[in-house]
Amino acid sequence: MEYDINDFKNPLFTVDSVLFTVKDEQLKVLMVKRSNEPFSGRWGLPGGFVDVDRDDTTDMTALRKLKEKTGAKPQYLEQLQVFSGISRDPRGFSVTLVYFALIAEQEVSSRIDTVDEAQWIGINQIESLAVAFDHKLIIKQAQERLQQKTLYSMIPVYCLPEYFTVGQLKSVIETIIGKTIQRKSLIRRIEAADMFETVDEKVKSGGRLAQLYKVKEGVDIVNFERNLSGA
Amino acid sequence: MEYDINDFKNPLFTVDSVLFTVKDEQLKVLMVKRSNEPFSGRWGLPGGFVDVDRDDTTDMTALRKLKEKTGAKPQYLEQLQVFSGISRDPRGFSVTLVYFALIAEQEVSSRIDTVDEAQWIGINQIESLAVAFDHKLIIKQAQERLQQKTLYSMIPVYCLPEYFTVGQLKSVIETIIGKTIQRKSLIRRIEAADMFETVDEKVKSGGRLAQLYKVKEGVDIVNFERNLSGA
DNA sequence: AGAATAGTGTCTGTCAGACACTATAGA
DNA sequence: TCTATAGTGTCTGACAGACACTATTCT
Repeated sequence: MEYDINDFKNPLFTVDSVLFTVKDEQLKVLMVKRSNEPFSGRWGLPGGFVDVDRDDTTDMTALRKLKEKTGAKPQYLEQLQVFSGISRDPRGFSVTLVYFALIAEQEVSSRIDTVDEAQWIGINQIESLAVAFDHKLIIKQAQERLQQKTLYSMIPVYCLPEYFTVGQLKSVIETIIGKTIQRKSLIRRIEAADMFETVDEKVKSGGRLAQLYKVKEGVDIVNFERNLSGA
Repeated sequence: MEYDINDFKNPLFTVDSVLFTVKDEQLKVLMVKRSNEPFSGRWGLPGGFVDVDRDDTTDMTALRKLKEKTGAKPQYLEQLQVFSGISRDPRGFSVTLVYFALIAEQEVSSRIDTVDEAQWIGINQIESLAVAFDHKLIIKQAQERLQQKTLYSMIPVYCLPEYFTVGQLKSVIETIIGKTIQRKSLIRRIEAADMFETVDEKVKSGGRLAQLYKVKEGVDIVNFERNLSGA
């Protein structure tokens, strides 16, 4: 801010997103097959340049790019981190602002299935995939953040459709953190959070009907003061 | 990443830092008097453009700019968030990556006292100061993050010199979060964290000599699974 | 009836809050 | 001795973990 704008080469600035969902008991990330250089043919995170004529903020850039690939708006979006460096992009010093987003698989599945440019990739398959830039590292960081937040907030509801059961939420949480949790602990938190309301009923595979919940109108995500299952 | 680099106007990209310290029982932020447009004459956060010939990453940009103003390297540095928008800078769409940093007041006081371009400003005086850009909002966000992290980590030690007492740490924590904590709780955490080692002794105003502690070599900041004093 | 899932009751363990009590230094 | 700060002992309370037990629904 202290110098004339033209004194420096402005670094390459892009916005990328790590969009997660849970599908078939697996944590998945939306990846896009690159058709341009650099790294043409490899898989990368959905993203691109800010279009200053259309985007008011970088949030809008992230949402616009995700909409192009999935046709939907993620239920949750927050900044993960900036990744920068002289050597992460062959074109020169580059800066990428990475967002971390969640969506219910149902919101996008039809679209994804018909486009083979964009795919849900299981988090465990990323390791052995041909991935562009430092996106492997970025995905790992995003996964860690998701796991941490899952321990002290109700964030995983944003991987579920509008109406959901305790059983579904429990399953999504367990998939994300990779361990089982106590149903009882989850119910206690659902009540304490005061961010859900009950609706009707719904049948699950064999067994008693499960109560349906939905997120209350206009509530914010609640953070608890204690983590789940440090054990 | 999908288009030619020249298809878009690259937004203005800058790196700023919110450097905190605790001095005289008050949380303070390093502010710089701007001598260039825009907002010449107002106070702003220390920062500037990336110099791609000297900075390998944006972390180095932040450190370089802080060194220019304080002569020292902060003990703690992490990314806070990116702030972007079409209207936050009169020159056009701008993106600022903001870092959040901590330093012991003793490390820089001599330098700051002699430069009147850079000053420690008490967090409560910010509100009534003529501040550039959206830096007031940014500082508020940084303060909230610092307060949150103080509840579940030992981050405030980075506002203290190499050797410190439990009493000093307690005082810094209380200044940051704006409430008192139990000395006993703090001692329990110091022991549980296993990131400090004891040294000699040292006298404090009236009273028994206090044990001196220092951060162990090469340890990382510990995160606890419970917050302090939600009450 | 038996299997499967939903939901409750309740005991235990961990750790922060509270606070009284002891220890030690200076005036 | 009086005061101020350092440090300990220990009880309480909040909340997660564990797990048995009850409630439904389907086959």
